[in-house]
Amino acid sequence: MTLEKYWEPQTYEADIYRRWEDSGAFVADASSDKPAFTISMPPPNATGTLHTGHAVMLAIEDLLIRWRRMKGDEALWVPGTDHAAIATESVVIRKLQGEGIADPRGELGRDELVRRIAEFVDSSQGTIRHQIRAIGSSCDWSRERYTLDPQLHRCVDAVFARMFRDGLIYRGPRIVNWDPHLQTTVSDDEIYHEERPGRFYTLRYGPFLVGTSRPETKLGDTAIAVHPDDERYREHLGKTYEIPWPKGPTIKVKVVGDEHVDPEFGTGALGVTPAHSHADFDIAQRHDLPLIQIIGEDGRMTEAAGDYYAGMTVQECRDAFAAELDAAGLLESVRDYSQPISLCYRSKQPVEPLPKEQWFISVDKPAVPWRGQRLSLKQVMRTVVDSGEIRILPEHQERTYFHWIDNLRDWCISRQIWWGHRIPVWYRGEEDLYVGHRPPEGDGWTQDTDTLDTWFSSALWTWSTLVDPELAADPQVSLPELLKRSPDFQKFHPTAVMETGYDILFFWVARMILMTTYATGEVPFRTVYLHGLILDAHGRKMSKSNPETAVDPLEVIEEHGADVLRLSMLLGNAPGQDLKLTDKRMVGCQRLLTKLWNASKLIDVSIGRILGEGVDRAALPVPQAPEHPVNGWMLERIRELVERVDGRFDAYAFGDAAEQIRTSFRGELCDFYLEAIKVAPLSEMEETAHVLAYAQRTYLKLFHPYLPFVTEHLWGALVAVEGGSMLIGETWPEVHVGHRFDAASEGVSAVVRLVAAVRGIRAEQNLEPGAKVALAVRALDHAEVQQRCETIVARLVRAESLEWLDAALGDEPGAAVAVDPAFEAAVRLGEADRAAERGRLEKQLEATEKRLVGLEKQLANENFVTKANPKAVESVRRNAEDAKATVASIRERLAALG
RNA sequence: AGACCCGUAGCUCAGUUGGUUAGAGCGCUACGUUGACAUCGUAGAGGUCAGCGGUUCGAGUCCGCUCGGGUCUACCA
Repeated sequence: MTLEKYWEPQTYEADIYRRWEDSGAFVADASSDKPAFTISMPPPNATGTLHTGHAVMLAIEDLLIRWRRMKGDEALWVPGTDHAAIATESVVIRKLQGEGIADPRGELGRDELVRRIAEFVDSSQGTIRHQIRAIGSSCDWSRERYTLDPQLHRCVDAVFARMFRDGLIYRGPRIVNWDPHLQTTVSDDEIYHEERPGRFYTLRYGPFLVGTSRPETKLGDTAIAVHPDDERYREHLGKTYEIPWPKGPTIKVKVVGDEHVDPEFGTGALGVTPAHSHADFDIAQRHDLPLIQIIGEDGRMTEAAGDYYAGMTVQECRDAFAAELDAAGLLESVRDYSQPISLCYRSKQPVEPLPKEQWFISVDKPAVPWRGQRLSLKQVMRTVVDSGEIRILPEHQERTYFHWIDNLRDWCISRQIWWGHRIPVWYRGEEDLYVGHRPPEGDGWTQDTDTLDTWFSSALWTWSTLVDPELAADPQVSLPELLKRSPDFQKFHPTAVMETGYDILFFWVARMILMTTYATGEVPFRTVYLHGLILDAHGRKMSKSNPETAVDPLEVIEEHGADVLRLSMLLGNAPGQDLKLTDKRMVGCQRLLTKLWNASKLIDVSIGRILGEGVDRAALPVPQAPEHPVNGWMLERIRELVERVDGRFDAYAFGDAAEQIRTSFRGELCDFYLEAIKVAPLSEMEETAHVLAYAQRTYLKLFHPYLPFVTEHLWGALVAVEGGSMLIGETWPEVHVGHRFDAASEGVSAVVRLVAAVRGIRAEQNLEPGAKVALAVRALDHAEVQQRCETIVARLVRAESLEWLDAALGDEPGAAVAVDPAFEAAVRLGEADRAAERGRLEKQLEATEKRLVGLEKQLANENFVTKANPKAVESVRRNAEDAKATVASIRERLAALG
């Protein structure tokens, strides 16, 4: 196979991917004896398209999987997609509205709407699958899963039922985050906070002054809370007051003492609105206070707020009530205030805390058997990370994780939407309730209308994807039995690494730990690797709202190929480190790829020149004891590189590993070795061909996890021409312990330094670069090696002659000298060169002096000095000084030349 | 309000448990390039490691404070 002049990703990538897939390299074998290495792909939205976040995730996971596969593990990467409940349902509803169905829920009904959404998912799921392939993901498509697959549904219901029986799932009235816009509850993690300009009102509230940013909620107060030790209010504690609000209800409030009240804030007295504040609800629970709902699910005031205010929006009511308080002389003061408000991350609309009957998972109930103890879900989550059973990278995220657990409240899992896993609970009348996977026998049962939070099913992802689909379809098989009899689960769980963005540590990673430890008694994964965000050139998170700097991974693949995209996201990648993805960065990676291409070509030609055409490169032996020191040096460099790369991989330092490979490839292989072998005797030695072939194979393997396509192509074209084996199935380079040639290597390292030193002299002395120099070297150490490299040195420094000296250098006028522990080197400036050098220096002297005169003239101009920007003046002054110094040093050099 | 991260060359970032002269890529300057290079190579300039204080024989690295940038969490009404 001949190699094209350039790598054309568009021509080859799709074909290479197909050959990988056809070869069966992606498919893992559950019956294998090899150690398992599993990654569950965080499932992208089934209806979505690939963005940079996915791209970096796929690049890292594919890197890990390819590396472990080559290392000899039974590597399984399970791909899949997520039904993304709220997102998908709202997309389809908007779409239907665009098609003229004003109220899709009302007009189509539940069954039909769900059918339409499923249809939409079916039709768009292919897009993301195709895009996952385009980036080169070597995942096991035979095991692809979807969060609504029947066997996953089975697992969801089974876990729900068991948690219900264990009392970990309960139904009850709680303050939920209600999104009046989407008409559903959202979890604590689906809201974000924003500071918005608001007002802080201080009200006359019976005998108290009470501060609030939401006066309208005071219509539903049932208590006043103060700190129990607050002397100012001691006499009121325990008393009940009636407060008649203007044009509103008369409320009864009890004065309670509560530790959570900050006496320093506002007036130290807090009006308690249990129905519309999480904090106040908690206070109400502690003091057994009643609850009055004055804000409805439509975001408007209810009858309980009084006839006058009922029907107003919250904002209208706030203004109206404040006006009435003012008129009644009850408004003590109003000031501007930056108010933190909660917004739904889907709809971007404010959420309203409301009391509602919901399903919850208790995180504090000690009902989970774990390693011989009974722990709460919270405790298990803490224990597994504390004990090191699960390791989080970067490490500092562990602290964030613990902090989150400490503040975790019961998880509201019911959603008032239709797309998703429906709550597996049936009701009959007031009394009867049934929980299970299938509808109960008998008539009159109706199923709960809510669905489960998407994260509930996602939380089971690492193991529900590994249960056997056929077994799961058999209702006689219990969940423990199902796990026990599923070969994939037995072989591949717990998974090795969970790789995802740190932004979903809580949404998802923590919930997987919570659910999986409970349901399977195992941790879901050993290591959590959290990658950073991909930022644009300005350091902003990439999003569709900044299209001018956002990078579309598909466009990059189209233009540069998947390899360049992957490498630019992996070079410099460290756990949790955000990464700026710019064009410059990608151009740099493109160049490295081109270099790899060209070096591979040169290696191939060079082997051919030594051994003749038609030699099987894959069959060439790895040299054990090379005769020439430069060959030994190269083998030792490779040995050290493989060792370093393994170390970096083990530490999840992928960016660092790439840097090591790149530096060695360019600096050691390309810039020195490939130049050195152009001259005899190296260029004619058979062992050189063997070293070249070994280097070729090794660098291609090392680069493979980063640049899978181009390395696979080069492998097929240049290495495995005969056998046809693919690089993806090759074994990872070994550290050849025998490749230590200390004396030879140190000698060659001295030669490398010698070359650099002489080049330095040439540059320093401003020698005519085309000119050949006369070089004299006295070797102080490794003399034999240095002398054997004579032709290489001569070529690399452009020496016309190289004289080896035995004694110290004489006092040679006009010679420039470099000193090193291993050598002394002198560049003799021949008579002709000295003349040319003098002419050149005189020319330079003239130009510099002319420039200096101009600068000094400018500085002598008083107008310039006093009126111009001081920075400009300073810069001219500095330039003048520089020029003066340059003139002086040129004169010195001319004197030295004699 | 709390927590966490970051501050190192013009730009993007490395810098492993404290240890000689703080590195890379890009950019810049100069020069070269007939025998792999839509180029590539060689050399060079450029840093008070944000600031202050402390621990130490020794601090970019450990500790404290300050300043600046960012992120997350939160029940300050």
